[in-house]
Parts: sequence; C-alpha cells; structure tokens
Amino acid sequence: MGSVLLIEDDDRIRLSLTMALEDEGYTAHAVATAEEGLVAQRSNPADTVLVDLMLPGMDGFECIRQLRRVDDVPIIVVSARDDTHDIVAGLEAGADDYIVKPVAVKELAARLRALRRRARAAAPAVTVAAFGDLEVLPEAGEVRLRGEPVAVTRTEFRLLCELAEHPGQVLSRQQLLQRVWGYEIGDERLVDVHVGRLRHKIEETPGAPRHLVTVRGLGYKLQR
Amino acid sequence: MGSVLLIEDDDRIRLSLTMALEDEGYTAHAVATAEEGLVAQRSNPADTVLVDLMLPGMDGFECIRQLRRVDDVPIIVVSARDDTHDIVAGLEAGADDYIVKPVAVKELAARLRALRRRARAAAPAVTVAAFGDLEVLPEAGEVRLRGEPVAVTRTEFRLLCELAEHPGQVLSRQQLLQRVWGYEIGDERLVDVHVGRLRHKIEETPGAPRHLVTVRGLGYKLQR
DNA sequence: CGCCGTTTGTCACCCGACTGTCACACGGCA
DNA sequence: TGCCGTGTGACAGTCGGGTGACAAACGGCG
Repeated sequence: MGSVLLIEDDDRIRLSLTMALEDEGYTAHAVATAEEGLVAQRSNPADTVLVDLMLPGMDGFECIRQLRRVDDVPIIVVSARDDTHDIVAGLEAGADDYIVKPVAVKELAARLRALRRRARAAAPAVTVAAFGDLEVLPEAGEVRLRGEPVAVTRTEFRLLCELAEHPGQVLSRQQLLQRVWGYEIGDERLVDVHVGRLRHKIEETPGAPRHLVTVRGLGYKLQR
Repeated sequence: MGSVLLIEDDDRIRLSLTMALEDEGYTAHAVATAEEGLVAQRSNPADTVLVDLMLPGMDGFECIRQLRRVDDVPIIVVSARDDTHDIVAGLEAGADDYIVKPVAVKELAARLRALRRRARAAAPAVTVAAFGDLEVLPEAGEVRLRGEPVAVTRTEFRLLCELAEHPGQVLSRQQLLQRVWGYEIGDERLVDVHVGRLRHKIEETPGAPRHLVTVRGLGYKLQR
C-alpha cells in the first residue's frame, strides 16, 4: 500500500486519523509539530503528507514550503471548515489538495487515492540527468542550477541535452553540429559561440568552467 | 464536460449511441469488446462506462468485475428488455445502474447526469490538480483561482485539463492540437490563441504568466 | 424558425528573443 | 615569436510567439 505522514497537533484528531488511515491500509506515521514532520520526511519519506495548518511553533504554511524543498511529495492541507483564505494560502505554499475538518474518512481516502493516481501519472517527469548542482530535465524543457530554474534558449537546451546524454564523454564540434543542428557540414565555430553562451548561464565561476569543459583540440564534454 | 466509454459489439447501436452521447456534450469513446474496453479505461479513463452485457469473448459481467479492479468509475449496464436476471447479475457484479434496449437517448442522458451527481456526492469534488492558487476540477468542470470559480469556455477547459494532466511537462503545440482538438494536422497557431485567452482568465499578472508557461520553441506547460 | 450573444478559428501585425557570422583578443605550445 | 585553437562582444536578419480584429459557427431562447 502506501505510507502517510500526518502532522497534526491535536492529540485526539491525530490518533483517530492515524487509526482511520491504518484501517484504510496505509502505513501511518504521526507527529505533532512541523519540525518533527520535516525531520521524519527527510529521514524516512512517506509518499503522501497531511499537514494541519494551525500548528504550534512553525506553522503549516512554512512547513509546506520546507517540505517542498525536500522533495515533491504530494501534500494535503487539513484546515478548519470553510477557512477559504487559509486553504488558498496553503495551495499557494505548494500543497496539492485540501480537506476540511471534521475529516470524513471516506473523503480522505478518496483524495489520497486521487492524489496517488496523479502522482504516479506525473512521475515520468523526473530529472534525466544531474551533474552536481546542475540538472537537466528534458521532459519539462528545463535546466536547474542549485535547484533554481535557468532560462536557456532552445539551441542551448538541445546542445546541453546532447552533452548530457553522454556524460563525461568528449563530443567533437562536428558531432555536435550534426546532432544538434542537423548540419552535415558547417562552421564549427558556431558550436563555440553557443557553448560560450551556455556557460554564462550555467557556470558560476567565469573562466573556470566546472561542468561544460573544453578539451583542447577535441571538443567539449559535460562532467560532474 | 464528461467522457463516456461505450462497450458494445453491435455496430449500429454503437455508432448511434456514440453520436447521441456527443450530441449531449460528452466525449465518447466506443469499443466493440470487453478487452478493448479494459485497455481503454486503463490508459485513458473515462468518467462513466456503458457496458453491453452480451459481448463476444469476455462477457459483460466479467468486464464489470475487471473494471472495478481498475478504479471506481460509475458503470451503467446496457441490456435487452426484460432480461431481469441479467440486470440483477450485472448490478451484483458491480454496476451502478442499468438501461434497457432500445435505449432512449433522453433516458440515458438523465441516468448519466444522475450517476455523475451521485458519484460527485460520494467523493466530493476531488481536486484533480492544484497549481499553487489555481485549481482544476475536471469532475466538476470547474476552474478556480484563489478559491474563486473562473468562467472558461469548453475548449479552454479541455486545453487546461490536458496540460494539468502532465504537470510541469512541456506539451508541444502538435500534441495539444491532437489531444484537445483531435486534429492530426492543423495550424499550430490555434493553440497560441487559446493559450492567450486562457491566460487572460487564469493569470493575474499580465506579461508574466506564473502557471501557464511558454517554453520557447517547444510548447507550453502548466506548473505550480 | 429567426434572433442575438458567445465561442471559435483565421489572419496579419508587431516586438522582442534568438541565431549565425565575423572580427578581434587571448593564451598555450612548439 | 608565431601559430593555432578558443573565448567573446557586437550586429543584423530571422523567427517565434502575443495579440487584436474579424467573420463564421454555435447555442439558447422566444
């Protein structure tokens, strides 16, 4: 089945929800504070998290934001009835769904199922290549540096993907020209220019590229 | 809107029912055998299924049981008049309602509506996708921004759903054209126009879309 | 059936982003 | 020192995408 992490300070609700979840066949782990929740998720990630918004110490919103930094586990917000404002704030903070108290177990089960179905559908959108702090996500058409999205043009993206597909391997200008541009012949300097542009965006230390390295006389390679 | 999967081996009935359903505003997908139906529901789940009981190969009862294993989509049995025994067996196998041949379109529409209403009541408005403050509720045919319903047209809604089903993933104009409009070929700019219209309704900051993002040269994606 | 408001698809225009080319600078290597 | 390979800034042409306008199609409704 699946595992659920419940972050809820009210003892009675926590206990009853834990039992309800276990009845539904989930492995439930319950904690009373956001801090404990974050620790728990880091050490032993559940595949869905339920967060109450009203928590002592770090509140639910902050908790959601922190959880989002850890991974993109599906998060369901638990909130007092009709507190629309909080619910919206919760979704803005990064939650995926919400449920209002008092929690109907049937409804919770339905939402968990739906969320899980969705998570599975979304799963293929994973990082296909990671180079230290540099990530290339072909599906999402995205490049990230230290987790932050970097704006990269189409050609740059293709070039990067091509290099990323052969990590650590030197690709000649000729090969790149052919695979990225489809040119059988052409000015190899074109590659240099685009490599330079790409470097400006993905390398942090100018003059000393860490990932996109020149191999003099041979070509370029992407390394960790 | 809603989608219906029709499993019916008689060509004439299948065709006329498909047309009738589309006239009623449903997206109808029709297959002739239980096996095809199961595959279709697994790969691209409709939100209601119509099953004829007399099918070649795997019969309708077995089909219903198998469908039940996939998800809890509402199922309507289609059966010959006064074949009471079969109808009861169908309901026992897990169907939710029945209708007898010859099928009166009005009656079918009424039952579909009722079933859908009931299904929604049982699993109240399951949010299928949340993107920060943007919620897409396919079941309810609704889009919400900061909790407030937003009026979108049918095409816009389909487009949004298609994007929402692949969160964070870039979909090319070609893919969207195909999945939303069913065009194999066509003017890709059509997609741009509708994306623009949709943006006016769901993006709060003109010029800087937060959710419906353009990935230059690749397509569009929906993100948190 | 005819009317009117809404939705849809097409088109043309515009702007900013991207691309490829070039010339020049730089730096290692013989 | 001279040469070759590479980095890089500037520039003009092109391309991709946003958008407003318009007409046809659609959909309720009296």
